[in-house]
Formats: sequence, structure tokens, C-alpha cells
Amino acid sequence: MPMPGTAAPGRLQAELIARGVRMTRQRRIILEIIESASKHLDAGAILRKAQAADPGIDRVTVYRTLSLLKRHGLVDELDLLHLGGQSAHFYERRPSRDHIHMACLRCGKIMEFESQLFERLKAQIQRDCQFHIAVTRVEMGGYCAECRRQPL
Amino acid sequence: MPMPGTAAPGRLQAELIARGVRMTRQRRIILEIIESASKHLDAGAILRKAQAADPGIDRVTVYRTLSLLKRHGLVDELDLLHLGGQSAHFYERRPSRDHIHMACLRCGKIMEFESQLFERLKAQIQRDCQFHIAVTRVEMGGYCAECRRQPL
DNA sequence: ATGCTTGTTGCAAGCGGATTTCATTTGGAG
DNA sequence: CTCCAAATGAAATCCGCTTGCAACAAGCAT
Repeated sequence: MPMPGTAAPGRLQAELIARGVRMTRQRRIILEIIESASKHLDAGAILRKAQAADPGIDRVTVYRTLSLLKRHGLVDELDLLHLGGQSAHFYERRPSRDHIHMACLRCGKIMEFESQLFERLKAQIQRDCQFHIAVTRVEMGGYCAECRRQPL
Repeated sequence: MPMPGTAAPGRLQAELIARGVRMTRQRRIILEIIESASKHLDAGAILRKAQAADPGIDRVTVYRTLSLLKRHGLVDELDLLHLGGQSAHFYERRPSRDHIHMACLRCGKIMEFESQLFERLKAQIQRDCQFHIAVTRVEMGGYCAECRRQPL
């Protein structure tokens, strides 16, 4: 049973420590937020959640931690097609298997989809183009089932 | 034979006129730049080219024209994975057939790739998720054949 | 435990892409 | 030609993000 107030060291934290990255109080908070997020968060949302846990945390630290995680390939950065004119980026823990993001242009809902076909597509690209894929970003905008059912 | 100095009305221009959009001198210039671009341009590059043709053109007009084209689904907006820390967006005339963008993380080259597999993937999504796809954005970062051949 | 070294943090200032506001101009229908 | 809704340009502004720097702390060696 984990002690109250003591977060179980998440995978992100373990991964960073294994790579010799110094672990600070602020980083632990930010990593925990990203690990336990139920939806895609942008830097501003991560900052707000982090400040709820520790009001002293600065947005610079959030940006630097996100940059660190990107450099280590532990998070993916998304635009989600700038839904609603947003220009901020969204972040998610890099999944073991790539997935496609579908953004409903009407209700704003984000859906994810994994497909064997996508894995085959990547394999085709690596073979036919001699291109070694390091990171993928697949975003599709459109209209979800619910929205298509409703009158305009 | 087209008259010198008289650009043949491009497809973008014809498309906009057909939709009842007012055609101005500035828009004609910007549309022509996008149509004849040999590589992906960002708003700043479009502005510079436009000002070479007409120094009075303001960046606001470029942004508004790009926004208009996006609204009409005539151009696609890309991030190209913010290569080199760039935060600007790139634009291309919407192709008749979607394609995948590959960005080399070392030399910055952008490659494009069309695939029947991608068409099948889209069909699968529309069927399995009941999601009507309006726009796609597929960007992959990695290392191109030339860069992989060279020593680090 | 203690001290040291180096990476990290917070604050303030700054950067750059994109947008808003509003007075002026202009396309193009009648 | 006239007219007016739509488009433009100029300045100011917004907003996400980055940089410079002094103070601080992680974690290794002792």
C-alpha cells in the first residue's frame, strides 16, 4: 500500500532516472500530472495543475520539462489541428503503439484509433523511402458519429 | 500563349471566384505565389514574395487570405514537426490525393509520399469509427537515406 | 553527515507569429 | 457611374514560448 502523499514513482520518472536525469520536486509533480492525465493537456493546463500542487512552480519550468521529455522521446507533441483557433500544443505520454488522432470539428472531441494498417503504412515508408521513422503525428479533422446525427 | 506579365488565372483563383469570393489585386498575387511554390512556404515567406510583387501588401492581408483558403478547404496547413524550433506553419495547395509528409530531423528535407495503404486506412477509420474525415495531416519525423549514410 | 559542483529553478524581459481594431479604399453588381 | 458591402493597411495588441541571469538544490564524493 502506497503511503498517503507519496506518489508511486511513475514510468516517466523511472525512465528519466535511468537516463541519469536529475530528479527535482518540480519535475516529479509535472511528470505525475502527465502520467495521470485523462485527456490531452497543453502547457497552460499542466502549469495550472502543477501550481495547484505547488504554487511556486513557474511556467518556464513546465516548458523546460516538456522540452526535456520531448528530447528523450518520452512524450509526443500534438497540434490537434488547432481546434478552436488554439495555437498551443498538447502533450501525451508516448504510447507503445502509435495511434491516429481524430478531432471533431464541431464538438471538439478527440478520439484515438490504433490500426494494423497504420503499422503496415509505416513499414512501407521505411522500406520504399529508406526513411527511418522516429516520431509520427497523424491528425484527422472531421465529424464524429454523434455530430453527424444532429441537425445543423 | 499567355501574355507577358499576365498570369493565367490559377485553379485557386477560379475556385474562389466560383464561390463568389471577391477577387482583389492582393489576393491574386498571394494565390499565384501559393500555386507556383516549389516548396512549402510559411506566412513570412509568402509575405516576402508578395511584397516583391507589390511592396504595399501587408502581412495582415497574407494571414487573412490564408485563413480564407483554409476555410474553403483549398489549402492545408502543416507544422512539419516544428523543424529547427520553428513555430510557423506551412501551407500547400490541397492535393487531389492526401499524402504523408516526412521531415528529416537532421538535414531538414521534406519528402512527400502517397500510398494506397493510407487511402485504405482512411476508409477503415470512416467505417469503424463512423467518423467523416474532412482534413488529414500526417507528419513523420526521422532520418532520410542520405543522412543515414553519413557519419555523425 | 558535510561540502562541493553542476544542473535546475524562478523571475523578468524579450521574441515572433498571429490577431484585433478601425479608418480608408475598392471590387463589382446594378 | 454610383454605391456599399467587403477588403485592405497600419498600429496596437495578444499569446505561447524562450532567454539571460542570479539564487538554489540534487546527489556524488568525502
